[in-house]
Amino acid sequence: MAGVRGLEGISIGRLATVTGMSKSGLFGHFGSKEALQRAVLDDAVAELTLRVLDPAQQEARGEARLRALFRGWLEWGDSEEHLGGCPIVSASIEFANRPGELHDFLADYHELWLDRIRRMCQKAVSEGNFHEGLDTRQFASEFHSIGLGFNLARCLMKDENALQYAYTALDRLIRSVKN
Amino acid sequence: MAGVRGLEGISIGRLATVTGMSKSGLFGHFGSKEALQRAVLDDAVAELTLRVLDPAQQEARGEARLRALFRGWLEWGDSEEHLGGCPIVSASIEFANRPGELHDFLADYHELWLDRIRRMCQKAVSEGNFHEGLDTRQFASEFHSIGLGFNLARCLMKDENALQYAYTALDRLIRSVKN
DNA sequence: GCTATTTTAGTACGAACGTTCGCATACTAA
DNA sequence: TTAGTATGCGAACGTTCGTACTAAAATAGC
Repeated sequence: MAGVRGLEGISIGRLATVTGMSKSGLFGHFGSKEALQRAVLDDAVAELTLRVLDPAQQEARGEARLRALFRGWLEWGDSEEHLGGCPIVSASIEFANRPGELHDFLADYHELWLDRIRRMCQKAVSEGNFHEGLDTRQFASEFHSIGLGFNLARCLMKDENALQYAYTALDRLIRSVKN
Repeated sequence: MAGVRGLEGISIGRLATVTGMSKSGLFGHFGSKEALQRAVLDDAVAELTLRVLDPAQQEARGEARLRALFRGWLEWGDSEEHLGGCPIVSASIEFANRPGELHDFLADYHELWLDRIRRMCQKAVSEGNFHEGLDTRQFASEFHSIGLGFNLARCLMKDENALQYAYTALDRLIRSVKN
């Protein structure tokens, strides 16, 4: 529901119908719509961790782990259960300019995400994959941007080549920071 | 209004209050909410053309024009009247997975936009700025992705360095395709 | 088997939603 | 002067929204 209409597009009434519950019965579990939206986000984050982050951590640190994270994220956002691409990205744009708990949560998570990439990149430097003195924040920003581009191209335009563009872009990025 | 709450977050009632009109009086000008949303989009596109595209066309074709387009788009989306960053990007994600006139319009416009970048890039090739045999679609995809990254970083996290990251990324992209 | 707690349903609320209708006013063209 | 066309208003429509309150049913622990 959130994937198609956004977090704000979730309707408690329709959600109750779909789940076969009463509106109040379902509502009682959350107490407010914002709490429900937050629960949806929490679930998305948990799934992202389980399906993307944890598997990537299994890979050898450095470049390999970065590539695994990249591939995992792209495939996760492109999977069939996610009609709207990465749900966290969608929500981030939806709440980018609205004050409140959800905005703060998303902003914090984004910072965390970028920092995770940055630290992986830093490891790639210390492993000798990437050259010394590399601006890791810059790398993280570009790394993430490629994913955002894929996300939009895939969802909005159903671009078949989007995945290819993304991988090529990553290759170019990595090649430019290699030793 | 659309910048903060999204196109779907536009409320005819509140819009009427803000403009000092009656709800029905304002509604009469559009006939439906979808038509109003479409009018907002048309206005955004017209403004983008006037403030970003046309000025860029004044620059010498090739690399200079691409840089001007890039700078223009970033500054336009980052300007004070756009609380939500580039309104077309926000709307694109909002309607990425919903069928309807708005989705089709946005998908078409995005294709048009990418194609415009691609053709500018092609000119940069024929001008001798960029090397022969360059994959111009790939270039357009990466060019656009950098802008998307900036858009999110700036809106969601108020990242002061986002502009710097974007320009650095563009420099690196252009350097990698130069003759 | 009884009690305490959680979970669900029923009902209702006030507000806001997009939309319709009829009527008034103002400008335009003949 | 008149007919026609925009334009705007006020009131109301039916619907859906999130939320509150109360009571019944299910569950868990003893």
